[in-house]
Amino acid sequence: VTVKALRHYEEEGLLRPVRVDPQTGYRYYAAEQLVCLTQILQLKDLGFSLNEVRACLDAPESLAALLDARRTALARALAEDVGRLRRLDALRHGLAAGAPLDVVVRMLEPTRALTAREHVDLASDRITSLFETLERDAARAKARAAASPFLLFHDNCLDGDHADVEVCVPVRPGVRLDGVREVEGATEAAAVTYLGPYQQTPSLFVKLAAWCDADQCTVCGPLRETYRRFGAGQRGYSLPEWMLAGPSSEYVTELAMPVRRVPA
Amino acid sequence: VTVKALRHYEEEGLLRPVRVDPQTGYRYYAAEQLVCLTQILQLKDLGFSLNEVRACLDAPESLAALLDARRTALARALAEDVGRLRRLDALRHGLAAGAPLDVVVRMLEPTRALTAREHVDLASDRITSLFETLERDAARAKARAAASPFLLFHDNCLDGDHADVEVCVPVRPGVRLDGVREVEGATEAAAVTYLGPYQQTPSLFVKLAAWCDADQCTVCGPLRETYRRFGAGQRGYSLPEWMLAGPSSEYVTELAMPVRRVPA
DNA sequence: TTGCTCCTCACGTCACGTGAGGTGGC
DNA sequence: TTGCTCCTCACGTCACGTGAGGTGGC
Repeated sequence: VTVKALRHYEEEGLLRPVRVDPQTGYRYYAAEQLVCLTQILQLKDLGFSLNEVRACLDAPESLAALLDARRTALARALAEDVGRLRRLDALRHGLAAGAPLDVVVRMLEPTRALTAREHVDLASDRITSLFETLERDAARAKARAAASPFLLFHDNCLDGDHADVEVCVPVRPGVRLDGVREVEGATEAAAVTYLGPYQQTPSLFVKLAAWCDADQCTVCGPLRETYRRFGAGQRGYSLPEWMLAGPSSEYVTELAMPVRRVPA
Repeated sequence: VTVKALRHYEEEGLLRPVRVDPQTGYRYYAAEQLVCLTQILQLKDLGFSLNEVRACLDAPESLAALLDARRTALARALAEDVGRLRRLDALRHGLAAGAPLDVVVRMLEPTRALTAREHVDLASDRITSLFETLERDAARAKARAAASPFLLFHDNCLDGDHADVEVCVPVRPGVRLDGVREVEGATEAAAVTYLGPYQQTPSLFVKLAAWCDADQCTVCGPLRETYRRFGAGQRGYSLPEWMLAGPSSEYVTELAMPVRRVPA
């Protein structure tokens, strides 16, 4: 422990010197205080803040509860770090395989959404009209959450002219409405964000698939296409301005593919 | 992302708005900047600081090295957290078993020390004279490190009147000298610090052993008795004042027992 | 007009680290 | 006397959060 740390503990009222020379201001500590100091250092090492350390020492009867709380927090932090490490490895492997930086590994939050699943003709405007309908329904029920709408490709295939898709419009948590479900998230997903019209989706899908291949990843969920900025009819509903784009050259779209690292 | 975060990224030169209205000061961002923002957020989530994020974006060619460095750091942090969690559990179990707070779970650093191992009569002053000899030897070689001397009980038994002990005087790292060795540390050790003469050691040893029993721990190394404040002859050597105590009632001693949690 | 978002300071957070400038004991 | 440790301010760290007080667009 440094002098500065001891001074700090004194300021925080954790460890007062037994004597402070009024002449020189020198702090003197008693041998017994080593016991207290050791406790402070131990609790600090377990991840407690100095305030929490004070709580532990002041109220030993609630120590058990504080330890349990700390344990929970530590376990969660640890789990998050494990996820971080995996995402880092995924990125690193993709990089080694020559993937461009614009493929990003991130988490997908689980989202409550009003959805409609259908086998659609990709050449038609069926998807658009489904979105218009759901937006209107969500607006009527005052359930719309301020998050981007998205599309799930349940067969993870964009080669044909038809696909099994699910149109999703986020709603506020707790909303109960017919057609609302909890769309699963993913701890890791390979993602690309692109600018411009939707024609790029199929080629980017191929790029993502190649990335996963090179990276020893397996796809473990439906491809998710999130519309960050897009064009909307806004008949019977209205969206915040940050979601909207004028010409399709200004659309911003994210393709995300949930993956799992294959254990090597 | 909050506005404040965007402002912060601008100050840090990570993400400049395409246009700032000179009248109102309003910041305007282009749709393409979402790509850059996503990268920033991803790297930040992987644990990079904003400075490191800038380095990653400015010099993509060194990204691989930066990722590797991050991976190493993350893995180490993770391992430390695992240790923390185990120590926390050990403390929690000890507490549930009614152990007093003064039994503390901590790490023992591995230490380079000048040592002498011998089967001694505990009633004699053989241990004291061994310490005097080693202190003198260490001082003569100008090798003494500023750390407390300690004693290892290799048979982990204090019942009899004899014991297999190793007297240890810390030396500076890198010192090569006959009798110097690297004394192993421990990731977890149950420890008590006590005040006063050495007669208390046996009863505290029993207490520690009971603690370990209650806590489903097995002893996995020699008991270590560290002399934090003690009396010394200082003939042929001298010690810093913080190590020294006058009467034996002011001695400060720590007993530490390396333990391993038995997997439940 | 009301409510909302944006703006610019400027200070707070957390556990100390790091000088700046000065002093007492060996 | 030199070198060392202690002292007291006071500011820095890191990534923003949080008001305080004010303004422009709907």
